[in-house]
Amino acid sequence: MVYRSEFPVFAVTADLVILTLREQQLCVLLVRRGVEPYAGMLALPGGFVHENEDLVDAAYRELAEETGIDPALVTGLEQLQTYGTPGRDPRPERVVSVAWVMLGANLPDPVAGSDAAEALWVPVTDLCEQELAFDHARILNDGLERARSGLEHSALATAFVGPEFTVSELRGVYEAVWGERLDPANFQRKVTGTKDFLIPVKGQLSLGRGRPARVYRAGPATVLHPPLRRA
Amino acid sequence: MVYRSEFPVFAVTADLVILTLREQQLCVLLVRRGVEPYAGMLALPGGFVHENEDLVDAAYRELAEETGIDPALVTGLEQLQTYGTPGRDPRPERVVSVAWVMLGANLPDPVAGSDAAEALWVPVTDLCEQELAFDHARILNDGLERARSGLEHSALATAFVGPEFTVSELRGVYEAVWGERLDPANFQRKVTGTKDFLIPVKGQLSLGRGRPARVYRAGPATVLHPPLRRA
DNA sequence: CCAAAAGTGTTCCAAGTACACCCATGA
DNA sequence: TCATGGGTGTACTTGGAACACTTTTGG
Repeated sequence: MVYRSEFPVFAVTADLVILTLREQQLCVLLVRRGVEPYAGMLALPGGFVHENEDLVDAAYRELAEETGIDPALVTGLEQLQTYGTPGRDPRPERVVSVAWVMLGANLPDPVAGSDAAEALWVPVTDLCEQELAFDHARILNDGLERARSGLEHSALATAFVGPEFTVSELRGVYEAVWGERLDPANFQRKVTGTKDFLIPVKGQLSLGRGRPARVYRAGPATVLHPPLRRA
Repeated sequence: MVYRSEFPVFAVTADLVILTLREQQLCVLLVRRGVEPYAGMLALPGGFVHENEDLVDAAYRELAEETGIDPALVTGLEQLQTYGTPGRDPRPERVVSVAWVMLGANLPDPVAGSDAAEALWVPVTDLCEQELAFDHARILNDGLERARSGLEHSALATAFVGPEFTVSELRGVYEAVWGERLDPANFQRKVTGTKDFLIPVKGQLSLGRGRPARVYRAGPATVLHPPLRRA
């Protein structure tokens, strides 16, 4: 350890739990590490916070650098937790990681950059714990729980779909994130009855196998009264 | 800035929002700073995390060092948020603070130690924003909101009272933290009806001005089903 | 006796659940 | 026409809010 004055020296990283839906499946954005430690293993995207850079700005920057995803597509990063147990990073430096969570709609395929050999969407159900580098399995779990809870209390789910969507698309989000089936009839009434949650788009209909659905866009509501509940 | 290898250097602190009830009032533990910067101003207790020390351990240590309060009395520290905007600490070093919240019952008067000129309980209603050093007013606000929300969903409130307590003492906790009056009748039914929340203590009664109340101790429940709601 | 706090009963209403049933389209 | 998913109606149940009322103490 090198001391500048009287206090111990730390490195600080921003680590990201970016979630999206791909073919009805909840997926997390991972990178395959191109450098030691844990070279070749999957990890959450992230990296060192720069001098004079705010923590949240570092998160957006790392997202762009490691995965090529435009930060403008993923507004609304939320701080999750900070992980700093000694030894969680095998490097000699003491590393403290500030983790962030985010949900995105129709995010593009990532392209690897900087320290990442590869960047990809991985369905969360396909992940065994030991596949991830560092303590990232734990961070991912915390992020998933935060996302599940966020759907209950806030209008977050609309971030998972496009700008215009049907009620069943929205229900698909809840079912994928919560991992359970919801009653279509009750879900319909619940979301359409919550003030400022959904705004009907004039006259539009969409096509599918059955009766066409109405199309909505997200309303100004941010918190849901009353909350949508999981079982 | 001094670099050890390729990454910027940070100092990491643990800052504490410790809440308790003193004469029906919600109070926060503050210290009067004895050293620059902000010497003479009130601040949340806290200090630098040591080398090879876990973040949570640093929080407990700082509590003991700065206020003389035995960490054994304040189990259950919960991580709040991490604050790291450049310039939030006027010192040349970049300082990132991991904040923690906790509720305690019947905590003793603090005694100042290390960097603190004074340590004291301050009713949160007596605080104007600009009285606190750094961005501690914001951290305190976030901590208060976390505590208020915690009372809704978890059995946290029992941490604010002694090992044995009456239903109206518990109601006093909710009223002080939420800053609103609750219906004694409905509160009674709610808490006594929540499984594993309260355990009656055999035959005991307490004395006051009216009819004596039954005495309970905290049960094993940690989450409340259904939650107790604020207005 | 009266005041005050503890505790119960009861009524009303908001909201979740389950499920029957109708609607509008494609094949 | 039937299958499929969209959407409404409705009956049941759970739990919160309001408040009347009874109980048990101190003064």
